[in-house]
Amino acid sequence: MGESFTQTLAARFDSLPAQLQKAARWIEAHPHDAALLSMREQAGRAGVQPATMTRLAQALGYDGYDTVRALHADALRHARQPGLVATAARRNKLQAGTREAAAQAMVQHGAAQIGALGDPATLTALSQAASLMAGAGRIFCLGMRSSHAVAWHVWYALSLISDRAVLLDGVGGVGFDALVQARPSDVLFVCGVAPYTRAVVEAVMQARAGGLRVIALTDSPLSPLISQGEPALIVPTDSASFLHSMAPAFTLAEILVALVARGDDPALLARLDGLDRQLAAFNTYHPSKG
Amino acid sequence: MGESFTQTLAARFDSLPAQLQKAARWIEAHPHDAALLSMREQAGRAGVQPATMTRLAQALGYDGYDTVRALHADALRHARQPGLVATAARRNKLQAGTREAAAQAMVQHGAAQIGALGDPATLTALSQAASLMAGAGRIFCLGMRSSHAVAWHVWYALSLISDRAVLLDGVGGVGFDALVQARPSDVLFVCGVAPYTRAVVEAVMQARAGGLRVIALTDSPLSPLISQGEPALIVPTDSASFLHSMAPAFTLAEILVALVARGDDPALLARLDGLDRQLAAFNTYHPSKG
DNA sequence: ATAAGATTGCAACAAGTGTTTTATGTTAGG
DNA sequence: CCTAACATAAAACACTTGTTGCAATCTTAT
Repeated sequence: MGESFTQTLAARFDSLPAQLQKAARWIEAHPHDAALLSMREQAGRAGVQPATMTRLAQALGYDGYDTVRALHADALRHARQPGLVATAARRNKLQAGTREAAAQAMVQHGAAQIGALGDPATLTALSQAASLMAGAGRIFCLGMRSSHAVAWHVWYALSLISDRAVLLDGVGGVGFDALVQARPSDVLFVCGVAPYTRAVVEAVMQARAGGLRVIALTDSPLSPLISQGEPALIVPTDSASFLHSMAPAFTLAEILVALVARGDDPALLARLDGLDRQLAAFNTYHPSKG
Repeated sequence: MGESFTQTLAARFDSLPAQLQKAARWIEAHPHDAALLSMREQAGRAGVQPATMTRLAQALGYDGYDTVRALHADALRHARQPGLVATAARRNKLQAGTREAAAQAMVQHGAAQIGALGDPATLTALSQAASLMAGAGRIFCLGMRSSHAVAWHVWYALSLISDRAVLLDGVGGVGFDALVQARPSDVLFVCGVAPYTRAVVEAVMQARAGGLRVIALTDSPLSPLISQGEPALIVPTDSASFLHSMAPAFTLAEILVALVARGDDPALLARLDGLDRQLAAFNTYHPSKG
């Protein structure tokens, strides 16, 4: 992208005839509409003949008006995460194509993804999920393949603060048999992204049939893991790499557990303290402890 | 706004035929494109007949596809420049102390933590670690307790793109015996944060003694897991909750793997493709695949 | 196994698109 | 005042768009 539309326009604006200037002014004032509306519609709103838009595009050196619109569409697409990311990119400029540059791009993308989790819908779902977990009997944790790390981590964190967490991994070929003993007061935390593992989807259906509440952490509002009326945590999984990213899911899961823990009683800290002692007694930790 | 497109869709999604679901999934995954591209173009990208898009719109009760696109266009217009974090906090003013507010604070904190990973030192370490991994024979992955999810995920992702990954979990009480068979061309990826698990520290020492290169992902430059002259990935673990956060570590680990994969040969995509086929053959995935 | 129904792919359609051509008006210099 | 030279408007053009009707195909229940 050698030059932005605005720059190109500014360079030649003064030498344009009156009608073209009128059209150009409107485009500058309504860049969103320039991307989203048809040329004729734009011409109408700008108070200009349709042909004028085409002529403007050509006068600026573009093939036609479609090019102009594509420019504005790209801007709409990419002008996403302004703060954080844009400034970081400006700060340390790396040669494109190097591994450092790629790494930096991924870091920025990741930060933007996490930041986007702050939208109201996600926060509400988090809150609901947390209260559901807090009031639950047992909490079953399920996730396979790329989602396994997330499910495992949730189980582990929960097991630090309570004894109600049950991990549903398939170790030993036992499948998810523990689910059959679940009671309606229990909840199932399930994490899964497309392509959805069949066994997980079936386990969710089984849990639902058994009357369990289900908290789904997944990648789309249309995920088969989501149960109507239950909290659904939706995270992005897109990545610069071809491996989709589970980092947003992991982060959200961690926040969820933190929320659950927050609501818990003061006996919790004592419990964690006791755990530390116990582990120290078993010589689990290396002495150079922070 | 009576109902958002997503809500309308979610309500009837299950009762839609396969092709309409496929189209709907694509739209949900690419809301920007849904606003900016022509229907035929969208159909092509979604792998669906043009008519299907129209039918979907009508099945959801809209007049036609233009209505659907207008909905997404509006969303694109209004969800404009949120300064991501700062303005998001301003926009939805939450009462301090509520669960939503706490969640939002954690999200913002998390985004900042991830963004901070873009500093030059970390990027350099990432690059070194990636080239080390790329040139390695086998890659042992080690991490226990809260670091286990990270180690597991790295192992899993690596095992998707090569057959050189070995997970060192202690399942079955076998300890880390696999390490004794390691050769100097192998590398050890280890993740661990304070308080450092004794067994992990000892395994690192053993690996170092055996001539292995060691990539450490840890929480401090003073961590006992770091070997002199080896790449060290330092991540923050502080959290609003008392449970320390592993999300930055997880994110960085994922980027590391992506970098390793990036450098790999073109045979990689073929390999992943083959994997997909294999899993499909074994009926691993739920049919509603993206 | 078969029929009724739903779903899908294909091709044709009218409407709308961006562009180009043609006609009309406007302005400046001889 | 005329007439080039230019700017604007209008109309015609080729093309793409979103939609719909119909036949082929796949489900599903009898």
